[in-house]
Amino acid sequence: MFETLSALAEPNRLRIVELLRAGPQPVGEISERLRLRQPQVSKHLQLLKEVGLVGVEPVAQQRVYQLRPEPFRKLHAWVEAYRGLWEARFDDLDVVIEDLKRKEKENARHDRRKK
Amino acid sequence: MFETLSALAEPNRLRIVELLRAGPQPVGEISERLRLRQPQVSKHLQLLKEVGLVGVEPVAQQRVYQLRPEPFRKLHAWVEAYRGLWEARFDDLDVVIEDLKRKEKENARHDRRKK
DNA sequence: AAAGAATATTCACGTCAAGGAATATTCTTC
DNA sequence: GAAGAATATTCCTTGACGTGAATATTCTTT
Repeated sequence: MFETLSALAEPNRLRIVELLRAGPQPVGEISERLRLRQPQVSKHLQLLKEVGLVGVEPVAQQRVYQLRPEPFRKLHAWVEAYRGLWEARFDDLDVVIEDLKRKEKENARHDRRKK
Repeated sequence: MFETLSALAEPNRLRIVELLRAGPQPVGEISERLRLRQPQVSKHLQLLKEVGLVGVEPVAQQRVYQLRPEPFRKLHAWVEAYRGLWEARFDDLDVVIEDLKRKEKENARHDRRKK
């Protein structure tokens, strides 16, 4: 989950992933379309592969890379956990603040007693 | 979108965000629960704030931080764009490979003619 | 097996960002 | 207004990472 995020947290890698959304592509094509030098593309793809974001399939001398679904499923699930944030529920802040102020006053009372 | 990703692509920052899912918290509490030194927590929160992932509300000397919905909505939307990956559709790879091989053969034919 | 195409790997270098320690700010209370 | 609590900021050092250039691998074709 965290590995997925940091893999995506790099401009060119993100571009590659977004390009691959259009379909599987060999390294050369990615390199051309994104105007990146081949070695860097290979490196990024290597990283993406290690994290499971992409898979490879050799075709002659080329290697066709494609997105793999798992990481995206997990990412989706992770974000879903925050659904409560933008649905229904108002800002909790006011409530919490009131709570904090209440506790504060209580402590104040206690302190006074102690003394 | 990319800023959001790179903000989350840091272990402690991710932990902070996940902790804040439980509700708004002042810096000190975050610092305690995650066993991180206060200055680093402040720094991370600063970053998260700049990217819009969190908001602050001062309460006396404390600053209560809370998650903001926007970035999560966008993240969700982004991932949704990859929905096709894990739904319906089989691996495209075979198709693409067949395609590549076909083109290859065509080129081979052309080459032969040219020569 | 030699040549060429497509891709991978290595090495050196520069940058950027996280952590630690010390200090500055802000706000409350007495 | 001085002291203390909660948080922010600065400065420094170090490690990780992306890039570029050169080279190595892999695979096909003749």
